[in-house]
Amino acid sequence: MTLYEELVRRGLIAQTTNEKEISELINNGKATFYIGFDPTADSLHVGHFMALCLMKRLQQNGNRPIALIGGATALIGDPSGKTDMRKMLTIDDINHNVECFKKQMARFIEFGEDKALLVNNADWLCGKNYIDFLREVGAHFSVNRMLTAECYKQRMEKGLTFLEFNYMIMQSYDFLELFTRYNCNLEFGGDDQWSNMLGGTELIRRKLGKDAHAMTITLLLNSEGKKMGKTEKGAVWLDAAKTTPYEFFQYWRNVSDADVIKCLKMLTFVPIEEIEEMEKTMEGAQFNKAKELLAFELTKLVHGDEEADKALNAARAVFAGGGVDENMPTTEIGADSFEDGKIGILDLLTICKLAPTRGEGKRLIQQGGISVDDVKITDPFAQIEIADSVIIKKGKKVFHKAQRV
RNA sequence: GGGAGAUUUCCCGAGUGGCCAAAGGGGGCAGACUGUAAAUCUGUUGUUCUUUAACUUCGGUGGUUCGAAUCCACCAUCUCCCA
Repeated sequence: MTLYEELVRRGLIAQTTNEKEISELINNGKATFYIGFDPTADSLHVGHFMALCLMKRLQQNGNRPIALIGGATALIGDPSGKTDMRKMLTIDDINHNVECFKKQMARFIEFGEDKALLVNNADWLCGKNYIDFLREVGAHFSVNRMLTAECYKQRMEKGLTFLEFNYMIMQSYDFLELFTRYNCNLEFGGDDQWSNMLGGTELIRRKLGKDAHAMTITLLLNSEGKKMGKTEKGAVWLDAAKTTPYEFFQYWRNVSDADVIKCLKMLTFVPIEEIEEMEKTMEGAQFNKAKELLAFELTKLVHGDEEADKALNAARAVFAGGGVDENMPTTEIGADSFEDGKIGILDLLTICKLAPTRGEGKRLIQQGGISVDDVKITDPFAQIEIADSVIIKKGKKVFHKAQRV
């Protein structure tokens, strides 16, 4: 099985400019390819993770990856796939994010002389002179055509600023720059990037008369058609400080049946044959095994073996066993919160952030959603005595330890 | 540059002087059923309070009024039409 075939079987490929050329290049380790990442937050998320995995797969096959951090493009903001205008980020924020991205990426991809490259488009875009840029690059773009691009169409209704409108041109210029600097002949990206990427290949053809190719990665959507990797609280981050390994594990442990196989294929390095075998025989409670595998594999890739083991054990202890485990999320409570060695249940819930307000906490209790050390709390004014620590359970899935210090 | 309209609670969206913490839907949370799944059903969804109730909220700032999400003035942002 060639690399390209594997990518297809895993369902990773959405669109390509030229399937034959691209498969030829990557199968033979001839590609120098790039993927762009705009540093719009201080941590990478699941979408980036897929891209990084793809880089890894290609790197293993002898291809040379370039990770492009969009220090300049983040100043503009990509309108693709967004229905509303983004908040403009300050330069300081972006520089901070760039540093965070660099650190995280280094964990997945090997950077170095003959290995992968890490570049920042601020290096060539920020110094550009406006007039020169327009004459050099802008002349090759037709506004009429740009406006028909899918990514702008949606925004034509809600409004699109000139600032954002330029994003496509800048991304196209990046590709041209990397093509000339590093002979980078392939660009990958999320499927929502398709029109921006085509802009690049066309620019290269017009300026240099040479062929470059683009390929998009299938967006990871759940069975309801929504982007995966998002929760009510926001994105599922790869940074352990923003999304703990346990939370990360639980996110994947809780995906719906319809999505497990897809996630295993697209996100993990579990051999595709194995996954396809599972798919055939999967039914009923077996889904839980597959979900556990998915959660474990991903946690391992992102946070390492040790954290993955911990998360797995914590989850097993909590859900299968009595619900005691040292690795579950813990809040330390100072002595000054106690009165006669006791603390009101509502205070306890808010301190542990299990309820944002006292009213919410009261509702949880009234609806029977809270238990402490396996005893269901029915009185919102109950005083809880904590000798050393207690396990609070909120709903069916949220376990939290309150530790007295 | 000229004209028309919009801005409501997490989101969509109703509300045009008191009966408005504000309909309805979505989403969230909890309960039942289950497999830490989905679907379904039930409850709940501004803050504080045991309750009565009080407080904050309808783009911003002022004003009119006993009383304003609702009326007026100015400002901001967005959409549409004409140039």
